Amino acid sequence: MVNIRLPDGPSKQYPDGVTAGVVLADQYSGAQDAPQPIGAKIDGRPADLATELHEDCALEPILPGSEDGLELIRHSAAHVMAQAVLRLWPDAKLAIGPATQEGFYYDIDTDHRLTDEDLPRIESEMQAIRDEGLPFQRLELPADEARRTFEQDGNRYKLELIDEIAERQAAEDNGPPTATTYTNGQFTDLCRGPHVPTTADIGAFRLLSVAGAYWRGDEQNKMLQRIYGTAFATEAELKEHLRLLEEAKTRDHRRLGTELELFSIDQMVGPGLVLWHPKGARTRTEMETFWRQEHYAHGYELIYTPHIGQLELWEESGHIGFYQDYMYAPMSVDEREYEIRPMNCPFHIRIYKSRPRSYRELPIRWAELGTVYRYEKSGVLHGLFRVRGFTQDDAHIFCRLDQLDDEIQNVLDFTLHVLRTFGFDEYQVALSTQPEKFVGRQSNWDQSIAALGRALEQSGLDYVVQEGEGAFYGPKIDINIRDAIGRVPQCTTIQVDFNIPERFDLAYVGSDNEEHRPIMIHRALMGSIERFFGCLLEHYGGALPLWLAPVQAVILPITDRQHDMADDLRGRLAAAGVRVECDNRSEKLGAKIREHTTQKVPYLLIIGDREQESGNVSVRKYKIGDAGTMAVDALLAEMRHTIETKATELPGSE
RNA sequence: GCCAGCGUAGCUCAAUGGCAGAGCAUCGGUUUUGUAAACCGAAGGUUGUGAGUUCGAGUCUCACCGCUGGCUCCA
Repeated sequence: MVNIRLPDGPSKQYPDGVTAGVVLADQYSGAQDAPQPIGAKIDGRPADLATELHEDCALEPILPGSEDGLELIRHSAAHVMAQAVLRLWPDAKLAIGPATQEGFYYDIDTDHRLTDEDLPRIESEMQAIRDEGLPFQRLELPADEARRTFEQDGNRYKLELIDEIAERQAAEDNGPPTATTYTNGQFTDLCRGPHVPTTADIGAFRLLSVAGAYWRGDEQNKMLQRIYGTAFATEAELKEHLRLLEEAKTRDHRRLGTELELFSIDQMVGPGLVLWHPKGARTRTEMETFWRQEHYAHGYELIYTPHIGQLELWEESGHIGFYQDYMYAPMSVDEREYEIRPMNCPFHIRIYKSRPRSYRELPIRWAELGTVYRYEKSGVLHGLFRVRGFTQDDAHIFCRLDQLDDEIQNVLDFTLHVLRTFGFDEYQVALSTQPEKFVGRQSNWDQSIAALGRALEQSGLDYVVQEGEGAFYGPKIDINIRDAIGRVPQCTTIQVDFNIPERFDLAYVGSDNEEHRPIMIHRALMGSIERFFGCLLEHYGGALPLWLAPVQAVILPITDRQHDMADDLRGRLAAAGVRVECDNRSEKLGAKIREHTTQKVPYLLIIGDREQESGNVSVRKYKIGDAGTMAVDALLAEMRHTIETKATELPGSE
């Protein structure tokens, strides 16, 4: 007999070898319409319902709607998809097919070129397999026996995996290596599991796209064909997910960039090079003005440095050794080689070295909105998120070791202040520590990592430690922002650097009259202005906060009789610093409203005969709609307050 | 870079290998309009670029350019 503990009750005794499914069925048989478990957690570890229980344990059901349930469903759907592909193209070789956060995929090696048109065929084959209700049968077998199974198929990928599993097991214990397979019907796959009970339990699924993917993600390896899909417990959840995917498209910054005339990327100019149109440039200017003001307020000095410089700068910094593939080819002028800058640091360092530095000057904080150019591979370019010319909101801090703690703390606080002002409140933070290959003294590393950790602790942020993921020249903190549609683009980076001060032989004279080496911190708060702007657009779906909106208000006169009043009003608002336009066209009010609403203008100010009489304006706010009439003074006060406080919502939003 | 798909007017999209079209935007006129699209007309193109097949190519073939999705959340 075994003692089974269930989540909502005392332990109960069952015969040795009872399956998890039987226990759960026994325990939860009451409600007819309750969702049936599709898996079980044994002592917290997901397992098949068919798992036999031979020892005392805690047991809980995995229900279809839960996170664990979704993973089971998706992983199982991946198997069924693979099975369907094999039915259609028997020569196909399967590689790996895991569940992901959003769905699942399977990597397949086949001579047949998969296209989108194949997806419906595969889907209907999957439906057939689902209707057959084939049980997923687990089998644990010695590794060499598993090898024989897949050798017959000529599947070198599975063989590679089996060998790897065997190696791992050999490293862990002394027992003979084993592997597990799952079989449903004619189809057997190497898999750790667990799975849903039968193919009938894979829920509602949809195949989404085909893509290429290197075996094991290594571009030295063969490129396989990957099919992406997703699955949910119910049809309704699947539909909702597909609807959200559609909605995400309407917030895509590339689409908004065109629709709102913010920026473009022009073939003739070159891939990955951004043209900022007047409206986009307006918003960018606001962002940069804020950035400059805050830097002066936080003890930084701003500097300007050139876009090109002699190649030897990057030879001395060591960048060329590591980043040559990402640098544009040098140009030759007057028999000297010049390089368009891929980073700003060498210039800042040359300013530091322009004269001897005293310990009294430190910390030195220099910031620059420096546009840099990096040759990114053509396939990775993506709107504003991945470009070849971008502007870093870069700064370099030169300090003494004893100042490191304060400096890092200040940078982190400053970062959060900036990110929160732009409306980003959720972050993913990582501290990356010393890698195997590194430069600099061990004591410096230890103290820096400790300083970064302390700063994070004090800020109260949740963070993960990525052991050994730091750069060779120093540890770092990365902050990714989570935007309104759940994307987490890379943003802030705070890096300690022991290498550059060494390479450029930086020094300051200490109170002991001796020369000492300063420590350098590189940091970018927004990361790249281009990418950050793209994030802002997607976060707000194009409806930027008032202080950032390129056009803050449009005046809509109803007839020609109001044109003079409109002009006066425009003058008053503009004099108060509001970005305002008049729409004097001979269009109906409805048409004007529609157009400017589509352009996501925050305030529409309507004036007709009634307003002319009273001297008030009728206000319509984006997302809020008709907000009634207001006196001009009150309107102006409201707008100025909203702008000055950099509020992310308009007054009157709930 | 690699795999797959796509490239037609400023935008969104049509067009069996047989005269390159529509809606919106633009321009001209009419209309003086009250909270998400007034009406009439005009203009707009070497179908990404270049070669090839064909009597004939937006459509078929090849090359190049660009864009889109992806390129280990581990059996």
